[in-house]
Amino acid sequence: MSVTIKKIAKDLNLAVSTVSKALRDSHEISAETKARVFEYAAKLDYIPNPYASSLKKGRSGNIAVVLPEVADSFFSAAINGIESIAHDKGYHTMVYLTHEDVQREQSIVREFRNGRVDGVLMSIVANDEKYEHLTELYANKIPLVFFDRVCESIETASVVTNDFDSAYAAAKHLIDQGSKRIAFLSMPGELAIIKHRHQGYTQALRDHALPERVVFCTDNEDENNAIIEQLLTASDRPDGIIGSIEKVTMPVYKICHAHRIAIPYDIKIIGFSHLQIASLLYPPLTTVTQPAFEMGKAAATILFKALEKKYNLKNERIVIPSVLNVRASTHTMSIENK
Amino acid sequence: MSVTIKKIAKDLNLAVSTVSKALRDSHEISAETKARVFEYAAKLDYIPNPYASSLKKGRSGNIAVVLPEVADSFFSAAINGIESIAHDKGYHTMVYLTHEDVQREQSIVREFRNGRVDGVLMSIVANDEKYEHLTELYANKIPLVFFDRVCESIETASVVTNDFDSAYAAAKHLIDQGSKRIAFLSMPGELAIIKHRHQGYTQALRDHALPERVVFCTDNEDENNAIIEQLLTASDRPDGIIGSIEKVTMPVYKICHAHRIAIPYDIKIIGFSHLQIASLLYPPLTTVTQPAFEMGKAAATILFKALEKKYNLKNERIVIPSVLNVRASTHTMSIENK
DNA sequence: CTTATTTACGAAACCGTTTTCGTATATAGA
DNA sequence: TCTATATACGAAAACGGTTTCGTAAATAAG
Repeated sequence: MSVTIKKIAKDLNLAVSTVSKALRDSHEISAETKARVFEYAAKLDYIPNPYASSLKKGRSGNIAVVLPEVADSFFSAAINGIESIAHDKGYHTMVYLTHEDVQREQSIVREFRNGRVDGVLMSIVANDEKYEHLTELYANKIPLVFFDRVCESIETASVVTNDFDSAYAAAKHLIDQGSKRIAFLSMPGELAIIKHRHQGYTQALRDHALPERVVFCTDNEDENNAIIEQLLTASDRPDGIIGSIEKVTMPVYKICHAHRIAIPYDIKIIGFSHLQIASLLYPPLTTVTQPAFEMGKAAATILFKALEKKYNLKNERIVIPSVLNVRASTHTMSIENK
Repeated sequence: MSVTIKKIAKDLNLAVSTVSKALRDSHEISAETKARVFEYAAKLDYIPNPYASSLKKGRSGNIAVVLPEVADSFFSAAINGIESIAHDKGYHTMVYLTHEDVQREQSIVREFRNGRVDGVLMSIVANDEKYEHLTELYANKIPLVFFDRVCESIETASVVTNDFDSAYAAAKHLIDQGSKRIAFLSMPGELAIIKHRHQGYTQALRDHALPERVVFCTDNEDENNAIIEQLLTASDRPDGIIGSIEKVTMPVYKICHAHRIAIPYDIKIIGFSHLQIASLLYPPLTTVTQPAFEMGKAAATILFKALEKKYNLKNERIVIPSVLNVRASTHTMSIENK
């Protein structure tokens, strides 16, 4: 069996309460007793039982990170940011993957209501207005911070990037580079992140009196390949494409390569993507890059503020801007060297 | 406050023990009492307190996944595989990042000894023979399964890929494509995974009577850039390169681009990498791909076998083969079209 | 009809900690 | 000198389950 406070108390002829207080450096305990306890605890390599203390204190020391998927490099970087903060704060990080499945998100979140985690960071699944599991969290006083994909009908803190502005900037960039028929690869569902990017795209095209064209992709890779192949091989092929998320941008490259559609001559491409290796693609991909690591860190920081100080989470909203990295996939003929 | 067994017992005029047994579907309880309890518990939306039951039962329902980093796409995919199995088994997944720091790995693992997790999956940090924290785990009866990066001096189950064979195959492939001066980009430390790849490389070159050349990179990106730049701009530049891990392969591309070294004409490149988008690089990168998702799943499966059935973990070793994906970065002149 | 066994439930101990409260001794204040 | 106030510690009650054991009633065995 592992060493407990009880054993230390017995060996040292002290009461368990005395040992407990000594270990927590209580002022009720004399310096010499503390020293004795500390020394002996170190000698026995005492590690407190986390469940006993969680049970008593009503806090677990865990936070949950709920993500749609982790293969995406954005969420990998976010986990990195979150875990680094959590570890500094002495918290443990539990990771849950929803795989874009609302059912699964619900069952995962419902389990949080009885104390397994003290707080929740999440990026929600694209769904249609089923948010009871989230309001229940709130009812149970478990702080919740959204990052990236927020649910706007829940009042809590969130960390997002400037999706509208960066989508506007992306579209504007394509327009400046000479594109006239710019398509936006979207996704179905109520995701705010997609909606904002869509709106930024729309606004830019209207401001420049260009026709809008929105193509909806799906969660299925094969379906997306078919959808995009149809888009790129039709007679009214766009001459500019904005991929709203990483998943829909990669197929564009594949299909352009397969059909010998020259990037950026026949078509210019911008992707919302967090890939560091975008510059190594053929040709290097112009991206709108979200500050994933920073967003994860910021979200975790807010959550811990709420956990430590009964800080009120309502109405807080941190915006960390994305960056437009211009690369060869959107070059015009004239600056096509480099 | 949340609803407890005690409350259910009081409301139903039963003893807490009766309610507890009913909820666990004990044969000691009559069908009608069970029905009453289940119905009422469902109505009140009862969720058991995980800490109370963990404390009593001595099991947490958590597993730990300890990784050097998660930004790497290999480990992202592995987490995916692990979480999917864990979720099916009703376990929760805690993620810890060591950032290639032995100190951090040690402090993380030491905390596991008092029950926070029931089992550990890990890919170890490259270090030099400091494994007390791992043997301590074993002494505390916490099952440990290595995946990918194993510690060979600890006797436990592991899931690896066939590093020697695939490195041999990679070198052989370069030789077949005409490379004569093949360098191996290695990493310092005792990592078995690197050692095996190194050995596979060495064996292949010896079998073909070619000179070996091993270049050691570091964990620092800038240093690696400098090391590789020096390698590629020297007069005795290699005409073939094997990158032992993802981290050292990407700089090669960058530097080749910067110095107008033509891939695959001036130099052919193979990278050990899990990147799905290797085919979109310029030029498409020939890779040795580890089955990360499958390895994660296999490791988790073994761990749960140990957790559920007191299964003995010694001496088990699952090898899931890597795949050599030949792409343009190693083509010869003659087949350079495509 | 008596005894053994099963069925269905309750009482209480227990897991390892934290926390409240009580108390003996020592010190300070009047 | 007699009462307040610290000081340092112990006893015991939690926290919310699980599990062992005991027992009354019902059933089966002889």
